[in-house]
Amino acid sequence: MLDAAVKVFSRRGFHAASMDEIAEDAGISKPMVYAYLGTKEELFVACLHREGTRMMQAIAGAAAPDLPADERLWRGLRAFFGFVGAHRDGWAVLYRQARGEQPFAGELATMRARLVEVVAGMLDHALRAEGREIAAIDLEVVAYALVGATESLADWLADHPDADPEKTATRMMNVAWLGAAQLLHGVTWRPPAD
Amino acid sequence: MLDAAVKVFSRRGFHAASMDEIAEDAGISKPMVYAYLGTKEELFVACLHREGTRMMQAIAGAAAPDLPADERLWRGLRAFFGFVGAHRDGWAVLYRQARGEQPFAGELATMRARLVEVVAGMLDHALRAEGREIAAIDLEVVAYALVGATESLADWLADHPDADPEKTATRMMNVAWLGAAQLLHGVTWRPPAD
Amino acid sequence: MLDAAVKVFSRRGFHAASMDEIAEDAGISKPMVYAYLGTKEELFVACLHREGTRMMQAIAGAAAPDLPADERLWRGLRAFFGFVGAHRDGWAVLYRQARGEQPFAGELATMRARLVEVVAGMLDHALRAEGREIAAIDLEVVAYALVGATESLADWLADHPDADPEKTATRMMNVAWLGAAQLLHGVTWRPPAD
Amino acid sequence: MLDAAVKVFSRRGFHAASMDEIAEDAGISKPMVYAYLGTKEELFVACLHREGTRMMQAIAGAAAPDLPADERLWRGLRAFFGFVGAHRDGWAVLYRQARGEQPFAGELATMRARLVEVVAGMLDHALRAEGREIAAIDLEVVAYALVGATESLADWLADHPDADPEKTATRMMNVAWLGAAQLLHGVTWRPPAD
DNA sequence: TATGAATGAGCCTTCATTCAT
DNA sequence: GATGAATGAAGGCTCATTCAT
Repeated sequence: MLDAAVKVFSRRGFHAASMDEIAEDAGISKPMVYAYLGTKEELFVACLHREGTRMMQAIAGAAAPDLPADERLWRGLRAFFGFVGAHRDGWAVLYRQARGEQPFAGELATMRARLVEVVAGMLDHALRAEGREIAAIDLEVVAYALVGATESLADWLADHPDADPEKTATRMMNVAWLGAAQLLHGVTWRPPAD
Repeated sequence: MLDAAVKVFSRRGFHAASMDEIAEDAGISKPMVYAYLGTKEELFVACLHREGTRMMQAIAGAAAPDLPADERLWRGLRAFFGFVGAHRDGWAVLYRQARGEQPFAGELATMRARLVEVVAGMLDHALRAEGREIAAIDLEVVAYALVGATESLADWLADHPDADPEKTATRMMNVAWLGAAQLLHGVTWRPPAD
Repeated sequence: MLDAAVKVFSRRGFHAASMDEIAEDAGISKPMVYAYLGTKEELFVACLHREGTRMMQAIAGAAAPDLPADERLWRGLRAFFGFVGAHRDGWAVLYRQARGEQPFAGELATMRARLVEVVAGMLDHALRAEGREIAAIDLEVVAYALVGATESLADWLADHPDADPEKTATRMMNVAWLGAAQLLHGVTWRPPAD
Repeated sequence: MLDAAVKVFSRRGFHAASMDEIAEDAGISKPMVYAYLGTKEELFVACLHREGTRMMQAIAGAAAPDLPADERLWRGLRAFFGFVGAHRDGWAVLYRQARGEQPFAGELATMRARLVEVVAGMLDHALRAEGREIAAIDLEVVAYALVGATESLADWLADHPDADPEKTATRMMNVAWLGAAQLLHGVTWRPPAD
């Protein structure tokens, strides 16, 4: 039943989507939508939740925690872009909506935070394996940047129906891993003395 | 006068913002808003345009084309995060809005395309200086990822009022440049044979 | 439910009538008006249509085609003025509105054209019975004039609540039939040689 | 200066005409329009007044009171249709507007009443010359019908840019005079006994 | 005097949301 | 339990009308 909601939200955007259309598309009457899923906002959150959970599961299922870091990252990225590629007009557009509407900023921030945490955890794990360590905040920000870059490529993928998810994952891996690998080996960049 | 519009659009989002509130916030009456800036959509586009132009100028003014690539990138990033830091609830949120609302996707895509082009140009320039070359589409995607990571950190900066723009720029530079530098020297990552 | 709309349109005129007033007058809420009858323009057209149809039916029902021409004309006129007398603030004022507002000129022209056609047909029929014939355009214009005179008396009737519809019909018959009868017998008027 | 107002009212209709457009078309600023001619309604009345007066003068100038009745009627009609033909989009449309908008019904009724009075006077004069007489109210209604027929043909003329005013006047004269002449000679029509 | 600039008021229209059946 | 019917509330936009210059 959420399927109808996801479809309509994707096609129209949050505000332009009307409860009428969602109900009709779901084949039930509007009061039922309210009875089962509450307010329009709650409905959207529910959609977001389900899609987010599915995505996280896809990633988690692919990137087993006992693999080496680069392998985990690669599998995770591949799963992620695969998921987005398969739900182009589903998740990606829904996600884009959520970024803009304040009521959902929190929900989205939570989802992203989970991703960031995972990525940061990977980096941290790899660092410690090399006997190195960097400040938690730096770790978080770098992870945040990587997640941001990934989302950005997901947008790009959603906008290019003919693009290949796997190849996109490879490109992202190039950007992410080469930089991360440097960081892992202690190479850092410092601002010039001005 | 656009200031009021930017403020309200930032606080409420495009749809939730009412022309009434914008007018009141600007200290003028609604018909004046229409007289000066036209439709709500046109008003939003005007905001987007002004903020975008200002940002591009800030970046272009800082990153002179005759500097070495890393220097340009660093200065550009510093200017960018400085700008976002100074217009937290202005630009960043405006930008977030524009990503979500279909009517403005085009306007925004144009702005981002300019940024991507600049970054891609920088990378290409540096590559050629090393006698190397990569496919245009790869260049574009990598640039796209870097821009995405940067936007993502900008979001993070906008959400953390106490964070330091310059430090954020440094972090971004670490991620971007270390990875880019590797690419520039011919190091690439390849997916395992599965 | 159209009744309320007809009443308000009559009292205020098309533009001055507000959907609020129509809804209140109908004892329902505004969204219902939109749900049932659509746009203000569509609502007006619906009023026009219903009143027009009723009137045409009243006339057609009274003036059977197999009667002699003068009998048909008389019965038609009597039915017409009877109808207008019974719907004074309904049809007559509605009709006056429609004449003025461009969007409805077409709708009205169609109705009037049907009337003109009927009248012209009657005249033509009577002429042929006398073995005579006149140019189609002359027939049309004469019919047009008769219809105009009739509408004009309808206005007069609508403005004089105490006047008797039947008597008004008799007067119109005097003007119309005496002139028409002359024409039917070949008497025509020619402009002086100047 | 009224010219601009007449032009705009004709082209757009009363409500659709904006004071802005009128002012601009007149080449002066809006406050001047208000200073010279007051409210939009007053302005429209002024237009109506001027056009009406001009028309009455055209008719009065042509139909000298000392002519025989048929001659007067003919000349009056010719002058009238000539005037309408020369001011097609001016007077006719203005007139049509006035019929629909209640605030002007009074003004228009006055103008029409003057015409009716003139026509009724002519008929009465001719009747008395024949030593006959009919009730004032009957006279008025017949005159009203003739005026109505005439207005109706004026509308027709305004809608047919290629039609010839003089010919239209002749047609009207046929309808009006043949019927009127009968009345003048005591021929009347009576409703059948049912 | 003439005007640019400003506004109060209101209208059409649309939805998210809920009773009464 | 399910729905058709109904609505409160609000929003974008326009325009006749008037100050302050």
